[in-house]
Amino acid sequence: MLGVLADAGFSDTRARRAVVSALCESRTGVTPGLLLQQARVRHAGLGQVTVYRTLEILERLGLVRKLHQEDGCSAYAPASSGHGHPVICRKCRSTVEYDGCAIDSVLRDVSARTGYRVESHWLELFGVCPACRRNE
Amino acid sequence: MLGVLADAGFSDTRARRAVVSALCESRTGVTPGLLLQQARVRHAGLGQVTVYRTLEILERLGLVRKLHQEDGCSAYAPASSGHGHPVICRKCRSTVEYDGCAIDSVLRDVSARTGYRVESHWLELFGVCPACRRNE
DNA sequence: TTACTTGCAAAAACTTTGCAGGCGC
DNA sequence: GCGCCTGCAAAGTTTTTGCAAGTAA
Repeated sequence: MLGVLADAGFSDTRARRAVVSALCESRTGVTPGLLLQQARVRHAGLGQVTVYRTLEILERLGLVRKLHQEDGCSAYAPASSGHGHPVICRKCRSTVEYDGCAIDSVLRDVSARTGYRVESHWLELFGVCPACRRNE
Repeated sequence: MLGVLADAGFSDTRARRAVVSALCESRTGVTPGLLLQQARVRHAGLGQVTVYRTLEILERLGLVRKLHQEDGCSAYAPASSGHGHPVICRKCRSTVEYDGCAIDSVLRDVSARTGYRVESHWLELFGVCPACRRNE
């Protein structure tokens, strides 16, 4: 992810490395506040503002995606590919991406029923991850 | 919508009528701030806090749904039925609901590929409404 | 060196809470 | 009349902005 940043013309700084590492190590979505805490383990002097600014860059480059959850819409998770949808465990919050978007038939149905020409969509899935299922 | 409020044990007050009317008349999603402006046409003394509190009730009763858009996640739109998905015009912002959720096959695919047991989902669609298509 | 980055502090925006008075029933 | 409801004011939270100092290239 740092490589992509460099390719896009952004400097390789200690602050950004700390944010990116913390983000990638987290198996769940992280809010800017939590990300600050976790990234400070690597770079004690890190400021909240830099976290916001780094997230903004990463989002613009498509490297992270915002998660929208019951308790807020400010969490971010790494985005594996151009088009994907987060699948979130409601027990442990672990988050993975679903890429094989087999949703075309749904889009056609929406178009047919509403008259809207559908150009994009946003899908998020909630459930229970394999590990949590084993502990049920 | 006011009837449902009464049935659920809430008083029929002037403030709530103003909020509900303004919400129903709007063909797009409305934020709490905008809703205050529009509802004050009917009830000049209305306060922002009451708008928040009314929206909270309506959401709990399933009468309104939150919209998540590029520019924020605090807009609300009337919810037609138990399970539906908003379809939003990116030009005029007009918003309708798509109810015929033909998405089961997608959910099965997600389950198969990620191992997560999918229990619920959240889908939002963006495109161009019939009226805006005619003006293109 | 030069331009991009950073972190602090302050401001702004948004949402929630406490409370005395008002209103529906 | 009782208890729910309201609006103001204040507090809390989150995010953005301005700016001087620091750092990558």
